[in-house]
Amino acid sequence: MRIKLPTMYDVAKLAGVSQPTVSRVLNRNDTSVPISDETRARVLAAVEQLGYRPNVAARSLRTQRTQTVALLIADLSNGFYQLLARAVQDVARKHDYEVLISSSDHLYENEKHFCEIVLRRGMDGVIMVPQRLSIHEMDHFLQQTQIPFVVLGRHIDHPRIDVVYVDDERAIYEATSWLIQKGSHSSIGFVGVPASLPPGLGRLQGFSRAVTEAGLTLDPRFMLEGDFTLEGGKRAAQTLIERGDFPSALVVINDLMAIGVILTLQEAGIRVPDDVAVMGFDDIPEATIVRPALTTIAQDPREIGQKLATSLFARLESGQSARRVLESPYKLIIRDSA
Amino acid sequence: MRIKLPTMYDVAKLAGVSQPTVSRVLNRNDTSVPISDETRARVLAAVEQLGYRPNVAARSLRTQRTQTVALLIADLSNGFYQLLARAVQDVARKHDYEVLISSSDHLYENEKHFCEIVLRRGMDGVIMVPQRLSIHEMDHFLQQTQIPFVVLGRHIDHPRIDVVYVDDERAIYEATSWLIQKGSHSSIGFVGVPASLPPGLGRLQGFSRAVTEAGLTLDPRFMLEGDFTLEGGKRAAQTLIERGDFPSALVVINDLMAIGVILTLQEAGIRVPDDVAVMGFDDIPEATIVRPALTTIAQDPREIGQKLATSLFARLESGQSARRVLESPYKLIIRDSA
DNA sequence: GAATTCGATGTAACCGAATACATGTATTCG
DNA sequence: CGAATACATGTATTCGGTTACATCGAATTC
Repeated sequence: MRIKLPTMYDVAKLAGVSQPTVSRVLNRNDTSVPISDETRARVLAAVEQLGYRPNVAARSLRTQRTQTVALLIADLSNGFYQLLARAVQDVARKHDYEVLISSSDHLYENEKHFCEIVLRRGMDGVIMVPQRLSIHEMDHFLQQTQIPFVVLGRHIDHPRIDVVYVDDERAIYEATSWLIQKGSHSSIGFVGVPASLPPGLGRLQGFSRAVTEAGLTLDPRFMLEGDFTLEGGKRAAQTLIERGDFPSALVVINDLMAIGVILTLQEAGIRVPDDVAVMGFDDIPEATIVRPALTTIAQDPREIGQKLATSLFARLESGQSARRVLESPYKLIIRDSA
Repeated sequence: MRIKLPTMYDVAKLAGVSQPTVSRVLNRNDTSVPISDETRARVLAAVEQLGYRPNVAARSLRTQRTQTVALLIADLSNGFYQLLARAVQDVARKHDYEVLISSSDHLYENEKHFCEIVLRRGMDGVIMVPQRLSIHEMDHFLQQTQIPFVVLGRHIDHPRIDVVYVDDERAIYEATSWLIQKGSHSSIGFVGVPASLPPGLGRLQGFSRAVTEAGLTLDPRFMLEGDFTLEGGKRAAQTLIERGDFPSALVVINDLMAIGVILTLQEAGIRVPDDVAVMGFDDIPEATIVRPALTTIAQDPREIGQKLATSLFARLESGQSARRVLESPYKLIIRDSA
């Protein structure tokens, strides 16, 4: 099917040398094997003339490395992960690696498939945002390979896994406390996700700690659950509207849902923030597009992606061995929705 | 570095057969080579026991196929391309292919790098949204390989290139005509991109045709240029604001810039659509988030992605040979900004 | 001047699968 | 009953590189 691309053998023939000599010229970094300037020139000329390109599959087979790392994010349509992915790609590019990006869409099956791909394709390293894989399953995965493994967002305690995390619990605690104090709200609601999903539990805990410390109580009527998406936020707001009963403020677990909440509340004639204040989490680009602009907790996806990738390549290239656990900062961004 | 994964040879040894027999059991579901049920069972048991996984590099080297297609889009942070990418991935998944996604960010250098990767990694097929590559360069690329090549968005006339396109010229023409007629605007501005970038010229032509046919003239003061991004839209609006002179309507070449325009105009106290009506193109998710919601021309990225991928796999698997040129529909979505 | 070293290159083995071809046994047919 | 034919499997080769090792003339050492 494919036109046969020129191989090293073709180059060698044209340059009048043996095939390994071509290999040596092209991977010149190893000074241990000297090559005469004249040969080098002839080889390079032949490479140029034929438009030779190395065959990555062949090289990978021999060297057992693919110059590729795999990145699994939770949702490619979420601006947060896009920026993170791009940061990872930028770092990888500097190291001459490609990145295979996968989106799990929060589905177990996709995370499993991802692991499968990593093994079959011999990825050299993994960065992932695990959602449904248990620590046990990740351990099982790690037993089949020795590649570096970096993870975002959970306090995972495994000697082989490097972690970058944001302290959500504290972030939401502080933001909620600020919100309560500022607005002297009497009742605050929460739109979360099932506690089994990584950020779900920590953020819920931060929220409830702030609420109870302020002497308020968690009102079950205002504890809602969604699925991270805009639609999920809309549905959550819809149930409030149907009940006709509102808290004076809502802390939403991520921006996309927070925006959905705002849009739906407004459609029902409820004013934000006057009737209901809304706070998000992530600071995605859309947060500055909604009106009122979204008050939220900013994470820095570029910084996170960079930390993740840098950890990975530290192991990959400098043979780092000490386990790393890095915290990435957050910051309360006060806009107009709360 | 990596723990040696079990190979076919290991499986063979455990099952007491030869390596090719394992290969036959695993991928020769075609009946041409018969295998006894007993052997098959023993092999499968061994595969299971060892957790054997095929080595993709080795297979690729031998078969000259990688079960991977490459997708180059213009901008991963644009919701339109995200949806398109996902549609492509879905189709690919059904055919048991992986997708290597790359974002050119409209840069020539990234498009070149993409082509390089395609050749080195032996991708089986390519889908791309070319921005800066000339038809001549694409032809040169195609001479080095025989893989199927599908492109979005330009009327490219090359026997080896399948095309999916949206008739932007007509779309903008109709939308602009509708706008003029409805709002009885006296002056209409345009925020485009440099004409050298694919959608730039066609959309500009559609716009100017509508304007002149309506008996209006193109006012150079209101012909602006951006770079597809939110920031680009903001800058365009900013120059208008600095001049203090506004058209009564603006046709913007894509939604992201249109949203930037709206936000910046509003900040300067200009009302949309009352003072200036704004119309976009794409119908990205954010179009329903801005207020006023964006009136725009919808393209269907899922449909486009599906058409692209389907064309590709038609060639890849069914050995299709006739060149395909497919049109994908557009639709005027009337919301509140115009 | 013989021995040793070094510089430059060739030879051969290997990575893990796929596949053309060879082999040997059981089955069928004339 | 011998030859042809399935059937089931093994042997050898190949894909395109990398790398350990061998070679061999020239330079250096003693």
